[in-house]
Amino acid sequence: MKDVAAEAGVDTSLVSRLLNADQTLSVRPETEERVMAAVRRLAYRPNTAARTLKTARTMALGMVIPDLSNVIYAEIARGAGDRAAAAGYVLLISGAAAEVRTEILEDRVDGLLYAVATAQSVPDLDVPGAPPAILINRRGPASSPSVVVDDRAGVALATRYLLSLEHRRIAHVAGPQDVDTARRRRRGYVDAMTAAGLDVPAELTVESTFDEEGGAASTAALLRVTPRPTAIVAANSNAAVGAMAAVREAGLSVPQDVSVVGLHDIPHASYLNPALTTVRMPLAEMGGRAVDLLLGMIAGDPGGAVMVTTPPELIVRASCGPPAGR
Amino acid sequence: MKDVAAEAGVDTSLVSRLLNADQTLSVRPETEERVMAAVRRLAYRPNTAARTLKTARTMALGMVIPDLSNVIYAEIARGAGDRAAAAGYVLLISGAAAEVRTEILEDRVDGLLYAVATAQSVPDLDVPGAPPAILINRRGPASSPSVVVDDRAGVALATRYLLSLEHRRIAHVAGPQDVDTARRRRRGYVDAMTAAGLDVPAELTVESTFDEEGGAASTAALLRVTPRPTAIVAANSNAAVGAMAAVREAGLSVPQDVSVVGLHDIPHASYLNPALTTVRMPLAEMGGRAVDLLLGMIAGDPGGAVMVTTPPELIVRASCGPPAGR
DNA sequence: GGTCACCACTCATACGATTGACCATCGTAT
DNA sequence: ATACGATGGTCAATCGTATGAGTGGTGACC
Repeated sequence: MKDVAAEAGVDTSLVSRLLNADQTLSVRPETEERVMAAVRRLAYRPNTAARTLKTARTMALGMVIPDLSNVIYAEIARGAGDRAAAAGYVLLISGAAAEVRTEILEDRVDGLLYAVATAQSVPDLDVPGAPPAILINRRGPASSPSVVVDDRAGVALATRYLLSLEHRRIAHVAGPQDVDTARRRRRGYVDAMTAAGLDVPAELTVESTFDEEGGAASTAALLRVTPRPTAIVAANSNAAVGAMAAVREAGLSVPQDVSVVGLHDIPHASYLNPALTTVRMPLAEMGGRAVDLLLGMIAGDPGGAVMVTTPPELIVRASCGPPAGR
Repeated sequence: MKDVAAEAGVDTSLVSRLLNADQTLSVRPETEERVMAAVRRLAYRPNTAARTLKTARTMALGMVIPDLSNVIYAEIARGAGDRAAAAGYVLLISGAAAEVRTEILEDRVDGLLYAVATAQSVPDLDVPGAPPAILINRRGPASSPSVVVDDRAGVALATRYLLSLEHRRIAHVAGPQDVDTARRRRRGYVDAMTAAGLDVPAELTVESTFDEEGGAASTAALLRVTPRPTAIVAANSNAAVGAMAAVREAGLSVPQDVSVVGLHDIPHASYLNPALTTVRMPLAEMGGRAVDLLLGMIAGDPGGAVMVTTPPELIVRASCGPPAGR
């Protein structure tokens, strides 16, 4: 900036105010043009570290995604990244959860988004020296700030679809019940079942992890129940993929013997065999809302627990059909 | 730091040297202990921006992944992140390729890793003011620094496997041929075919994109060729997923009518129907080597084109079998 | 003709660390 | 008694930007 100022024959403070569009500044057009010309000629770009040091703001947000191989975070991150960019922030993603790295992230960003779905320990939000942080796709203890989608409605929609196909023995491959997201999904299943006047036998709900392996194992167990369930609503689509594999493994077929529906419309879904019927959740919007909330907190708002209520959407493909007897 | 120094009754410079383990410093054990106690009591953590401003080093590396939903980048990023952490660096991932965001990233990191697989324009490495940058999983023009795996050997391995099953009419769903990675994969296919004494009819190679949709479309075209190919080696596993879908779409089955093998062992592979036979490439190692190369360049090395030659590994599952007539 | 309000800028300090240069004290060898 | 090299620190400048507080000049107004 010193070079630019010298080149334009002005003080650095003028350059600074000009570049930051200081409202209280009045400057002659010709001077402004001279400065801008110097900026261009020298290809000047402000030094982020110096600016951050002075203003105590990094203009960056951090997003912690322990499991980068879970594709739903790609969509959440897309929504978050776009919204952040619109507000003049960069979104920096960290693939690792290790606390040490989070600490290193903390003073490079003005706020943190934790995208942690599994049952790992909830990060400590509201640490004294640390920037504001919120949970995404998950709720924490008490009133810690968070943004989620309406998982309950999503799973209820999936379940109602199976009910509309005249299934009655519908099982649920539930997620880990120490995670609030998984509990809300289970509640959606129970809601839809009881609303249809059915009771919900305990043996038709199995707790599982959120991955293919868990979905497969739980489904294998469910298939040994008699009478056998005719349909399965899985807590997420990875588990649904595992569920379909387990059905085949048992010598049965989807959807003739067992229908399967998954939550989250992953890119692979339509290429599976059979193509997986899913419920699409507003994930990108959740990412965007999370950024909104976080920016608010950076500005001093208290920050609460937000739920994105954009209605889930059923994507009908080939993995569901009427139950065998019909 | 000023507070710590005051608390311990020493100068800030002593605190700084102590925390940075300055070798030229000699200090009384009791003084050191007093300083460290103050550091702990005040929960002091150095200010990254100030340190960066002074030292002109951020101790962070950036990785640009335009397509976060492609799971192979998760493994590459894992390898890169671990290696970076071991060297005391943080790995910051950016999901967007937009040049503007890259520029914003540039002065927050000491070096950049570009993980761009598709045919989009090659980023300008070696920009004057910018930190060193390298391509990952792709080569650029001339001798721009890059790290790749031995794609040629990987596809050759896949092709040889099909040959060993006595396939002769083996088709190749190739990636976009303006991307060097896709060209090297095609060469691996040609290598294996000619080494087996077969010629490589032009109509059995179709150029495609790296995604399911492209794989499906190309495969549909291949299945109309007469005589029909009995096996397909796909340029990557997403395309292979599309290929399997297209085979079913044509009323044929995998592997009875057509065998399919994919490159990269994606997590879903073993849960597909049929489970997809793949070739596992050393992706995490590639990420690690990329960080090594980049750190070298940051230290002043010239940086060349590296190929990770760790042998690819064939993961046999259920998507390949002997050709129909056998 | 003096005061006042702009206008168009400049001055100087601070942000929080790092680091080369310097300094006081002390034991020891000559 | 003096010089000398360690030992155990301190001083002060600097990194690049932001910003509150000036400052000289000009025109308007009474």
